Amino acid sequence: MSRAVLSLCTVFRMAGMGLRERRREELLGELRAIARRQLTENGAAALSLRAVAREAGIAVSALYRYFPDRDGLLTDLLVRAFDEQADEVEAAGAAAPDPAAAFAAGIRAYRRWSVAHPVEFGLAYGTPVPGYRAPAEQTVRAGTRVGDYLTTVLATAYDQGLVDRDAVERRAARLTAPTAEQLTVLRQRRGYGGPVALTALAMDAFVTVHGFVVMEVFGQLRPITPDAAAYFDEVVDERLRAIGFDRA
Amino acid sequence: MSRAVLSLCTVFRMAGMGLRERRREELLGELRAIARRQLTENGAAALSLRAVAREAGIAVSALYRYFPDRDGLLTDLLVRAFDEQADEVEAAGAAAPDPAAAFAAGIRAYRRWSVAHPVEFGLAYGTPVPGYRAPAEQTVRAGTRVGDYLTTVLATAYDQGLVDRDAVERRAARLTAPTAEQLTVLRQRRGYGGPVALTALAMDAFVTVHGFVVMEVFGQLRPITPDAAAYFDEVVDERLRAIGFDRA
DNA sequence: TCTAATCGAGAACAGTGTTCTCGATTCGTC
DNA sequence: GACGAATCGAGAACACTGTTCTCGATTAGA
Repeated sequence: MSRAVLSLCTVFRMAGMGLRERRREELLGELRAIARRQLTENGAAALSLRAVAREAGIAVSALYRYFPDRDGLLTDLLVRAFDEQADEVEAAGAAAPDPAAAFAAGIRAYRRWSVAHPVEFGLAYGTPVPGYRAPAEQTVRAGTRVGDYLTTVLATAYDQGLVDRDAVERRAARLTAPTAEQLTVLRQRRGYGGPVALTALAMDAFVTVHGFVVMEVFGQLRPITPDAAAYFDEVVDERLRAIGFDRA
Repeated sequence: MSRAVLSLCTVFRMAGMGLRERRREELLGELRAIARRQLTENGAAALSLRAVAREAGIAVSALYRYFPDRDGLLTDLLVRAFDEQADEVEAAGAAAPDPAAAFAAGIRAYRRWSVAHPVEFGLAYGTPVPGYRAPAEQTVRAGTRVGDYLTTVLATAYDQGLVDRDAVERRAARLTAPTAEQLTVLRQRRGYGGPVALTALAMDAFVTVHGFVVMEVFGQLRPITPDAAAYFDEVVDERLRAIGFDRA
């Protein structure tokens, strides 16, 4: 019978609670921990409510007091995974000396977390889990944090003169009308700074990086390159060079 | 009670068969068609042996005479999807006037098929279906056809002087030792022609394209660009330019 | 202290994949 | 052409799943 380790923040929050609410919070944390362990060990499809209840030592029906249904549990794990990944990306960026280095560090952290947590990554970015449709209102916020961060940090790098103006010019020349329109909408909705072509450069980089990571995590890269780390560095370097970052 | 349409090839093959074998082939085709329709309509997880049997008007247990188990059925559908996609890629390439155009056409066909068949694409390239592990010996052959084709066609384009020598030089300069080693192994095992850096360029292009398509099919591109087609053309054009194809 | 809300347990239902047995049908051979 | 052997489909059964319902026990707030 293992108890879930409670974070300090949780402990403080639980101070002003009644007995019932405290117990609820505690069990909820334990259930999340059990579910996540089963998720990482057996995959998303093998995540069974009955198995979670069995391991927690409670009845299956009691689980429905904490999660609406199986999809609700998956969604809960999904948004927490999203947030954990975004946390690491932002932390890596914050530790970098300047915005340009933060962009590169964020990208590398993105891959690091993904390969370290393949099942969570698959749940977040993989095939829409068969028979499971992630509710947008729950996931969109967490899911766009990484994109927001990378785009924003690139904009401040641009403002500080760290981005090659010629590279932005070249990208602007290749920008087609429909894409420019759509990117403009996205920019003013999210409040991205810098020229449109800069946003396009950020998207280019993210698409390449994400595509690479997807292939690596899902095993499609293995026939090509058993050790994808070195290849990843080449791809990233080329992308950074395209933006005008000499070294990173 | 709808009968599956039999291809001409199948009809000819069935000429020299006994009654039993002919019936088997016919029912097998019908089962595959039913399963595939259910797969595309409801997703991979919702593919139910009992539902297939019900629609085919046979008992569930009878299904086990045609497929070893549920995973076996999924694998069967998977390799057929792989092959169908590779067929379209190769057909598009064969219709192009020269190898350089064939490379571009193959890439575009790759996206076209994927977007048109999102569920099959997800089954082939998405999250290793939860609780389902595709047996390598069954899928590797079909899964590498596209990569083989693109790499080969790029090599013949190189031989015909259609590839910019400077681009290959630049890629060679960025090639790190471990990646070069792994690519060399891959090249001699698959019999790819041209210099190593050329293979790297082919991989770069495929990784970018595949990553893009994954994001588009799985919906991650929607917040960025509702209409991904135009953006795809920009990404592809930039990749082709990197290889030294002016237009395609 | 008493009422109302919350909670966990257990049974039940419909659905799934898989295995087994058992007649019926077809195949290859004497 | 008949006969033993292989193959086939049907049906029942088992273990498992998600989900819902009811029913006492426990806690919260007036």
